[in-house]
Amino acid sequence: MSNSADPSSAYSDTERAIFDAALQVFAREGRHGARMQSIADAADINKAMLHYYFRDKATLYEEVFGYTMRRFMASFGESLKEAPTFKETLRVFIDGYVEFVRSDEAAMRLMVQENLAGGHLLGDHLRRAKKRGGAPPKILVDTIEAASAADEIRPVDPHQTVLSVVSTCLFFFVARPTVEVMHPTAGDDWEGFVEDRKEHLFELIYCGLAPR
Amino acid sequence: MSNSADPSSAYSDTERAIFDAALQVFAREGRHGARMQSIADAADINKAMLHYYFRDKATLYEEVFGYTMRRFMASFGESLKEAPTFKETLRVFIDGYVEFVRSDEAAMRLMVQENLAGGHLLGDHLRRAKKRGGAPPKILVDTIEAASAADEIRPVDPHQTVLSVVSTCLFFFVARPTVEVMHPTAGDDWEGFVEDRKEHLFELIYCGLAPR
DNA sequence: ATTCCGTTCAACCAAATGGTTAAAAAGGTG
DNA sequence: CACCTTTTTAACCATTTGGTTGAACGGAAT
Repeated sequence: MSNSADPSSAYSDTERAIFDAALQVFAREGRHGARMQSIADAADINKAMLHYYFRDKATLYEEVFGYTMRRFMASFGESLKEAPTFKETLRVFIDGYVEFVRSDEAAMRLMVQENLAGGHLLGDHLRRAKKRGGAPPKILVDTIEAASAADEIRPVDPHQTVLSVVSTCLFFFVARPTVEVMHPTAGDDWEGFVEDRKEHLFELIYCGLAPR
Repeated sequence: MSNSADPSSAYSDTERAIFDAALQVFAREGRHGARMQSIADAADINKAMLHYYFRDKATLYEEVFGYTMRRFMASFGESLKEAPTFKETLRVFIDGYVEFVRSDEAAMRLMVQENLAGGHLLGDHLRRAKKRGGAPPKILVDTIEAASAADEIRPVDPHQTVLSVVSTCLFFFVARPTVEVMHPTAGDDWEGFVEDRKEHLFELIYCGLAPR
């Protein structure tokens, strides 16, 4: 677990407990649905402490969301290891990205919820990150563009392609309750299902991009 | 009033206005975040009317969610028109399903939110529908299985494949605010972007499934 | 006109919720 | 210890929110 611009590193134990509890509760109940009392209970502290460390509910949410967002952005870069061929790069990225989401489903829920709400908080962070140069999917787009130019894959719109990869890696976590009911094995063995899915996704997308 | 079949057909104007308003507000603010006053305002009626037609908030939500869920289930069948080849079937399904979601993003938001919350409401409906035989993706799974058996496509896990198709058709609506910032044209011309995406998705998935 | 009944409304109530406060512990420092 | 700062707590306050009530409105049947 790295810690660049990581709020959790310089915080006290209590602050950390609040932060983690808030992430879980906000992710489960939503920005508005989350109750300060629930967060306090989850952090096993008095409700007043929330206001002592974080001014109010809005501040706490923005802090938690901003931190989550930064990790989510960084995950693109971390999942995209250099590899000799595009084929290998794709495999490693799918594996890395799925693992990232699996390791912190609460963070994923926060991101998706903010998207659903269409709040300006998300837009602000995104535009700031984009202006700052390191737009998250930029590296992925470039990778696909390069592979396309080198005839490793057929000509495709790299932006659309990145979106497709991310969609397939992410959505089954979003719809996990539905998948667990619908899929024959996912309900009994989610971990195994995720492994199968990584393989399926790699094959589907790699074949879908291969030169004809 | 306890007409549990199709709320939209036998309801009065006021009831219908409440229903539509509730769908919009629940979709935007979430199950807990939605305020009865907001719904009343959106329906342009007095707050007391909500409790006159629907007992309380929970009842209203369940009614709205149940109706939305039924439409969502049905959309699979409606999008899956018979076509001579699997290639055509896939094209028509992608087009139909994307159009369905585009025509009612609020419904999609409701479904996704309930998935994120992991509530038992969703699970109950799903299991009931599955038991009742007509499990929604069943028809799609069968179609892919048949195409696979007829060597129209390479051998794949039909469940995984259906999930991939649905993911790619749905997720860009879920993450619409992010896409609008990240994609070069989606922000200025969403409609055009959706059209491009339908084409991209068809090609990606069809190539991904084609026999090798 | 009077009665009747479904509908609509303004005012109201009790509970939940976000947020405050003053004082008590806890912890370090001379 | 005495002094000061930081952390923690319980009780409290103001507002919001879900939900209720009783009266008024309006059309149709008597």
